[in-house]
Amino acid sequence: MKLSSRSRYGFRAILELAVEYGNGPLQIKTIAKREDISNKYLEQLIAMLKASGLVRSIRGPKGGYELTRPPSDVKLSEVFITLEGPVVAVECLEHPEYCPRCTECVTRDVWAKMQSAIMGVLESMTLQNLVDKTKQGQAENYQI
Amino acid sequence: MKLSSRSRYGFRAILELAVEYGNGPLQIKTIAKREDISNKYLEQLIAMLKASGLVRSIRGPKGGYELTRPPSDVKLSEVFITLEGPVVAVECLEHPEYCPRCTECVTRDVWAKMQSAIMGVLESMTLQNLVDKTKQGQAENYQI
DNA sequence: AAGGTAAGCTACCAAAATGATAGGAATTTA
DNA sequence: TAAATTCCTATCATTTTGGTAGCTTACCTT
Repeated sequence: MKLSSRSRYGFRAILELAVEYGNGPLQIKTIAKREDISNKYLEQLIAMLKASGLVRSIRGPKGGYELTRPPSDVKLSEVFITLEGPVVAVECLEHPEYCPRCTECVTRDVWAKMQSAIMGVLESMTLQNLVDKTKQGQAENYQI
Repeated sequence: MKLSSRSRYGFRAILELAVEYGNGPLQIKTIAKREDISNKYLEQLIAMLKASGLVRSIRGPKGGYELTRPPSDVKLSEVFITLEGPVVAVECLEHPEYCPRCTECVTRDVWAKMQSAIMGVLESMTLQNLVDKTKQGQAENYQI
């Protein structure tokens, strides 16, 4: 079970937007350059973030993207689900009618536990937490 | 992030072996029929379990497969990793040298937390736990 | 009004992973 | 020796992933 680069890139991109929140829109090419991601690929990832409403766009010159809500208001679970889809999707978790077998239902409990463990982590953190850590890390670098 | 049918089928298969532990080998076709999985596909999944040492085979007539260790001795994490590969594999978790960017390192913490949350669940349960639940469920059905 | 700048949309594509299917070889029991 | 069973390898269709390309639309500046 590995993380797709969609999530890895997407998280880095939205974190750039979070760090820059309040300073006006950030352009794709800026993010792409900072994070070393293909311009056009990033465009598609950000389109996902926009479609889910996490991000808003401004077209034309001086345009770009910005968060629609303050970073402290965006849980990582929202970002994750936008990019990666439902966490540990097992059909029988949502549609138990697909689960006639007894043994299967036992494994189902395992997947349910896994799911809530993951969601626990992602629900407990916001973009602001990541911004803080980022700035803290940079400050430490200054001291050295 | 969805679970592959490899894991779903594989877990159900090894759980059959766990339930039957001590009663002699169980054949592929038996498991396949019970769990309604393609014979040939299941063969490959069990091959993975065998390759990892969780399961042993007996060839020829009256042959089949059995757990190499008692179910109480098999953590679900072992089964999962065998079938699904390393949990939440992000290269930079094992090889931090791939992680030059500062923002990336912050997201890295998120993946690390996710990983240990998942492992926490899978390390805390054994096949025996699932066997117990299965039998418990069956007993309840008898009462009705 | 015009030109340039950026987002938006859609199609396309290559490579890898997934979920199988198939057939024959090797081994063991009876 | 014959039958049963695992073992091994190849093949294959479909989906996902990761990415490229090109044209369209909106908007700001001059």
